[in-house]
Amino acid sequence: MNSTIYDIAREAGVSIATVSRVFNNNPNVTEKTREKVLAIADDLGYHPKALAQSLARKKSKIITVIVPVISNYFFMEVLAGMQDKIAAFDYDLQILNVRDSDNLLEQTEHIMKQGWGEGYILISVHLEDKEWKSLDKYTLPIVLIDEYFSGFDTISVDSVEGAYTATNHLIDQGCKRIGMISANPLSKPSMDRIMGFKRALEDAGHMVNPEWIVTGDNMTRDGFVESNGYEAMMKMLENEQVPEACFCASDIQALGAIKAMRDKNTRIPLVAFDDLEFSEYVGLTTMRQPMYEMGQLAIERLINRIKHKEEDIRHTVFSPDLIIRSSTPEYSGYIDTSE
Amino acid sequence: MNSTIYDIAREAGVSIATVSRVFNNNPNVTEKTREKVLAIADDLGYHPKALAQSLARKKSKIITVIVPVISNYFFMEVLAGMQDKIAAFDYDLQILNVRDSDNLLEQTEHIMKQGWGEGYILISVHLEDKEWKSLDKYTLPIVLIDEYFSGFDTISVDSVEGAYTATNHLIDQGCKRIGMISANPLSKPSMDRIMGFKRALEDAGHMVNPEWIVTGDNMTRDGFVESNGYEAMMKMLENEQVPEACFCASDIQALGAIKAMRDKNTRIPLVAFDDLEFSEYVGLTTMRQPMYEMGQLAIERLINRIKHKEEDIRHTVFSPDLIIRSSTPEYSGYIDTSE
DNA sequence: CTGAAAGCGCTTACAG
DNA sequence: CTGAAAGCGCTTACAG
Repeated sequence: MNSTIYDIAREAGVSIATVSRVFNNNPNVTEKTREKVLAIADDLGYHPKALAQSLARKKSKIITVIVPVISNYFFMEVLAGMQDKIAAFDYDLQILNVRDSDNLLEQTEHIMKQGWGEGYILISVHLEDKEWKSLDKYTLPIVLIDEYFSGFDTISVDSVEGAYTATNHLIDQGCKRIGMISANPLSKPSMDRIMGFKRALEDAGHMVNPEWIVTGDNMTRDGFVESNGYEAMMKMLENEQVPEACFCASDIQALGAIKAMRDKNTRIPLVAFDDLEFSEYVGLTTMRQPMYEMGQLAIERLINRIKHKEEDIRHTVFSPDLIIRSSTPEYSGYIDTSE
Repeated sequence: MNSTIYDIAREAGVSIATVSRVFNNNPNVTEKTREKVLAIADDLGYHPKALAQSLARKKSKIITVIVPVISNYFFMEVLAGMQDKIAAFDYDLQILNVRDSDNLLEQTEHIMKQGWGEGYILISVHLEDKEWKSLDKYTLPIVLIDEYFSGFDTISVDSVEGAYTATNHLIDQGCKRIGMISANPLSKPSMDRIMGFKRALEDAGHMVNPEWIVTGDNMTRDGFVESNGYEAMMKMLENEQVPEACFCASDIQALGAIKAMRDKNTRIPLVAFDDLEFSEYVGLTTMRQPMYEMGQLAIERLINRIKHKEEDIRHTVFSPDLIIRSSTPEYSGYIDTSE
């Protein structure tokens, strides 16, 4: 396994160029020598090292995916889509992490400078416009998922619209006093969802009670965790006047919120956001984000851009779909998960 | 960004060796020249390419993780542990996929031959002993998670014991007629869990009714999916004689099973296996696998082996812990998720 | 069809 | 402290 192209060439009595041709399926090799080379290579357990090939070819056949933390259901679904899609191409996926901290840009640049990938997909990496701009100088193919910057290809979901639709669904049921469980209010998805939520209430002429927009204390993963939803719902239920219904910024928080209601021995209609794999099984009404499809599209678009650098930049915004299940009254009357 | 070490050297009026030294923090450089080089490099947006460095150094500072499919909660938790752990070292994680098919060995070898990583972690890649042996010839540092082979470091959980404990918990509640929802009966974890299940029943002198060991039709991911659990529980409930309680091979299937019970308007005590992040929130009694810790340990062990190739091989087997929640009668009397 | 040679972008003894 | 040179393991025109 530690043999090189030289070892094979020597053993086979040919030049390294010929060995290289054999492994690159270059037709300009006699069947005879090809077989000989292959036999010897097999004997010595030889296989060209991707590292050396990449350097010589000046391309690595690698696509680098940058994610803040992998342990997030959203990323997982997106990654699944990417993996299934990339199987059709001659590329491998390299997944690298950045920590969600203040030097996000630095970490991202560090990865890009290393130059492993021919192209980069950034999932939920939230930077400011001028920071994005600074990445522009690397002139690398980049696709952003769950973010927007005019200079790169971009794939996202309209959170404002989704929140609007979700809230409207509650309003349609006749609810007026509607609360919201948000995540970190400074995070982009949270901001957008709060905006859509407020807009829907305003358009319907209902009051927006700031005390009913709550989040939990656990801000891990920007608050997109079960316990945050639990804490938030607990707070909400401790209000003097409890909302009639609730829009929740994510499915994962909704799980916690449901538990909180159960613990408090009460339940109000709930609409969440994401449609994770398990949501169907807990009967959660939610706004479906086409995560898997987004992952697939990202691969397609990136590989396309690697091949045609000059093509026009494209921005795709998906509209989330309302998936009605039993956590919303119209359907079965109440939350599934209860005791 | 497309500048090389030569460009910097020329601009700075030094040799490439000096530039290299600067970027490798070699102390043998005057502060003056160091600054000059750095300034110019910054100007030209230069950074050493990891590819070229790896080739010259003969080490890539990369650890390659091989997983069958990433969209699996078990992998996700394990990966999270690996990522958090690797932050402490000078390595990057490269995650590559293999499809769960008949040529698993081939795919794995293909990846190893490419030689990207200095070491490899294989999660839930199930091969036979002679296949593992054939990987031995690459003399690469390898750590197996969720598998066992005497020739490599290995980290796993005792599924037999876990199933035994889980079943015993049900027996302790006074249940005698106990059913089991298994996944693909040919998969290693399924086999082990069935074995532990049977053994517990036998040791307690209870009958093992083969008709009560069921699985669903959906064999995606070896049946470790919600819908499989749903189908399985549906079948189980359609038996003439319905079991008094059920052991379920995984949390993810338990989610489906719970929905099935709800749809059938019935519920029996349930113990599952895994303890996924959301399980707490659906009140699932389950056998906890220390997935996160397993991921952390794998990184530690692999990096250790990269440094000390000759150390003794170690096999770690974790014992899963019984986590009692409300899906099991002793606690609240019944399953949480119901209507 | 095949080989000699230059090149990919670095690192690292070796000399000085 | 610094440079010239060989080497890492390949690919790819260029000649023949």
